[in-house]
Amino acid sequence: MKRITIKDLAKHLLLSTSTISRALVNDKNIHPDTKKKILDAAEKLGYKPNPTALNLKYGQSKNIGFVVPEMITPFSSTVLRGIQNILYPLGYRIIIMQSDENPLIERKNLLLLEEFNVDGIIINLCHETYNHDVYQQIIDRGIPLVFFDRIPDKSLDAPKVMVNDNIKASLMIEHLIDTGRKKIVHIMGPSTIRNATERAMGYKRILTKHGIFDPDLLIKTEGASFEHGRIAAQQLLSKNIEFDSIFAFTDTLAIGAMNYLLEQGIQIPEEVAIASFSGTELATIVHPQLTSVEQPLVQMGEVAAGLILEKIKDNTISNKTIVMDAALIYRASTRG
Amino acid sequence: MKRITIKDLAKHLLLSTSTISRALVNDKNIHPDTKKKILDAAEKLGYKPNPTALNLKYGQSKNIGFVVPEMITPFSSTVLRGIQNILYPLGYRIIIMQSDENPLIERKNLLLLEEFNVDGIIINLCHETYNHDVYQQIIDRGIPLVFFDRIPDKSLDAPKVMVNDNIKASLMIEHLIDTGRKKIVHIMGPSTIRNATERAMGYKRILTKHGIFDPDLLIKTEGASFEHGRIAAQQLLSKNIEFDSIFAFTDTLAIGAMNYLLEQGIQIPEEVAIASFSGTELATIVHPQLTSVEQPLVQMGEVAAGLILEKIKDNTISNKTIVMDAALIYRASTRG
DNA sequence: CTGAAAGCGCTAACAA
DNA sequence: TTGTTAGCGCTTTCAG
Repeated sequence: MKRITIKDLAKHLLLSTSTISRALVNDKNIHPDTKKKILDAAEKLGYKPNPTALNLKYGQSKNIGFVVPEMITPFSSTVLRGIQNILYPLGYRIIIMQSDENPLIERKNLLLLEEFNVDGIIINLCHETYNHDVYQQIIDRGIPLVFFDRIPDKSLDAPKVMVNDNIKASLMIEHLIDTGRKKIVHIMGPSTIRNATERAMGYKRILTKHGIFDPDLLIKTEGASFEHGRIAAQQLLSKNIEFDSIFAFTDTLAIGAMNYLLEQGIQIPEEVAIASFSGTELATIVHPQLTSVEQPLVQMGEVAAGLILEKIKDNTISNKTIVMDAALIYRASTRG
Repeated sequence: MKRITIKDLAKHLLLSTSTISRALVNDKNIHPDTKKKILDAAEKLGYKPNPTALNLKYGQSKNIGFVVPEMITPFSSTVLRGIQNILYPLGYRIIIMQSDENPLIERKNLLLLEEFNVDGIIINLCHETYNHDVYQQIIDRGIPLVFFDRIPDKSLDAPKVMVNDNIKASLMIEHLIDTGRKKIVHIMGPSTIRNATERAMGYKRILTKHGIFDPDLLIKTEGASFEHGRIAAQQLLSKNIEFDSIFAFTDTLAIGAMNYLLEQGIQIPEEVAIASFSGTELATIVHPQLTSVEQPLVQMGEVAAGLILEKIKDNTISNKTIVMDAALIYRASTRG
C-alpha cells in the first residue's frame, strides 16, 4: 500500500516531476490541459502530498509544542481547543506535553520539544522561575515561545496571554462583601506561581480597604489540586478558624475545599460561601455550582496561536502581552 | 540562529558528512579518536539531529494520531498519559484530535491525520458504525488503527483494547441489589456506542434474573454529557417514576443526574444511590463521591501504544483484542 | 510551456 | 577507517 508520489504521477503521465509539481502548486506556467490531466490523475490515483518532504525543504516541522501542568482538568484542554481552531487548518500539528506540575519534567519536556524540532512552543508554566534559563535558551535559539495563564515575570521578553488576575480577584472579593460575607478565607496557590500572588494581592487589597483583612484567613497551599483544597479546608476546621466564605485560587482548590466541608456537614452556601477563579466546566458540575471568575479559555488559545504564528513569520517583531477580559459568574455557591 | 547540521560539523572538522554520521549513529567503522572529536564538536556547537530528514529518509513521520470524542473530561487525557509513557521515549509525537462526539468531525479528523502522514492512529469512537468505511480505508492503506474503549463491531479486523463492559455492569447491579436497592434505573448512553448497549445488557440480565426488570427504568440518552444526565433525571422526576438508585453509563451522566436530584432536594445516597462506569477522577471530586467501575485508563493507553508499535513494526501480524480488568470501587454514593 | 537538475539533512551502499 | 554518491519527495531556478 505504498504512498503514491509525484514521481509515480510523472511516470504514469509521461511528464516530468516539475510539471506535475507545477500543476499541484497552481503555477501559472503550465498549459491548462496538462494541468487538468495531472489533477485528474492525481485524484484518481489518490495522490497525497508528503508533508515531510515539504518540511525538510522549507526547514520547518509544522509542529507546535504545547506544554501544560496537567490535562486532567478541562483548563488546558479548553485552551487547546482554541489553539487547534487556528493551527489545524493551517496544517500545523500540536504536540502536547504534561509537566505534572513538576518543574523538572517541564524542563525535560521543553528540551524534548527542541529535539522534536518544533516551530514554536505555547506554554503554561508550572513554576515561575525554576526554568528561566531554559525559556531564555529556547528564545535565544530562535524558537518562538508564547506564555499563557501562568506567565513568567517581566524580565523574560516573550509574548504573553493572561487575564487581569489582581483586578478580577478584587471584584470577586467585593462581591462576597456585598453579599454580606465578612470572614473571607483565601486559599492561595503556591507563591511560585505569579497568578497565585496576583490573586492574593487583589484579595488582600480589598479586605484591607474594608478594614477586615486577617492573616489567619490566608491559607497558602503547596499545589492546586483537589487534594490541596481538601487539606486547606481541613486546616481551617482543625484550627477552629471562623470563616463565612472562601475565595480559592482555582476551581480545583475550591472544589476540594467544598467537598471536605460538605462531608463535615457544613452547608454551602448558607454557612460558607465559595468562589473560585478559572473558567472551566468543573464549576458547573458540582453541587452547588460554583461562583467563579471565568477566563475566556478558548479565545486565550486562539490568541496564543495567533501570537505564535506572528512570531514564526517574523521573529523580530516586538512581543505583545495580551490581557484578556474575564467575567464574574455568580452561581449557587455564593447565594443565600 | 540557524540550526547546525551534519554538514557544518563536516566543514568545521574537515571531514566528510558520512564520517560525522557514523560517529553520531555509533557505527563501528570509525576510529575512536575521530569519533570522540566529532562528538565533542557536536556537543560544543549544539548539534541536534533534524528529525524531519530522517522521517523523509525512512518514510515514517513518527507521528501517531490520537482521536477522541472529547478531552474535557479526564477520561481520554488519562489514557493519553499511558500512550505518552510508551511513545514519547521512542521519539514519537502524538497528534490529538477531538471529535466533539460528532461523527462528521471524527471523519474529518481521520482524513486530516492521513494527510499528516501519521504512522498510526489510536482512536476512541464517537459513534460505532457511522465511519466504518473510513476506518476500513485507513486500514487498507496500511496505516495501523487501534481502537480503545468504544470499539467498533467485530466486522472490523483491528487491534482493540477494552474492558468487559457487560460483566462489570452486571457486577455493579448485583452490588446495588445486595445493598437493598430494588428500583434500579439505568441511564444508558446512545445505542450507537457499543459499550452503552453492552452495559445495558449487563443491567438488564441481572434485573431479569432477579425478576425486577422494568422497562420504564431504562432511560436512553442522546449523548453522554453532564447535561444529558441532568435531562435523564429530570425525565424520571417529571414522569413520576419511582426509583431508589441509578446506574449510569458514564461518570458524566451520573454526575449530571446526581446534581439535578440534589438540586431538587433529593438525598444521595439515602433516597437514591448512584453508581457509574468510567475510572476518571470525576468520581471523586463530587459530593458524595461516586461508586463506580474503574477502568485502568493509564494501562489501557500503554497497551494501545504497545499494540500500535507492533503493527508499525509488522503490519501483517494478526490483530489482538485485549480485554482489561476493571475494578468496582464502592464510595459514598451507594452507601447508607 | 516543459524538462533537467540542484538541494533541504541525513544515511547507507559502494569505493578507496 | 574514511570519502563519494545516490536518494527519500518536493519545489524551484535555469535552460530549452
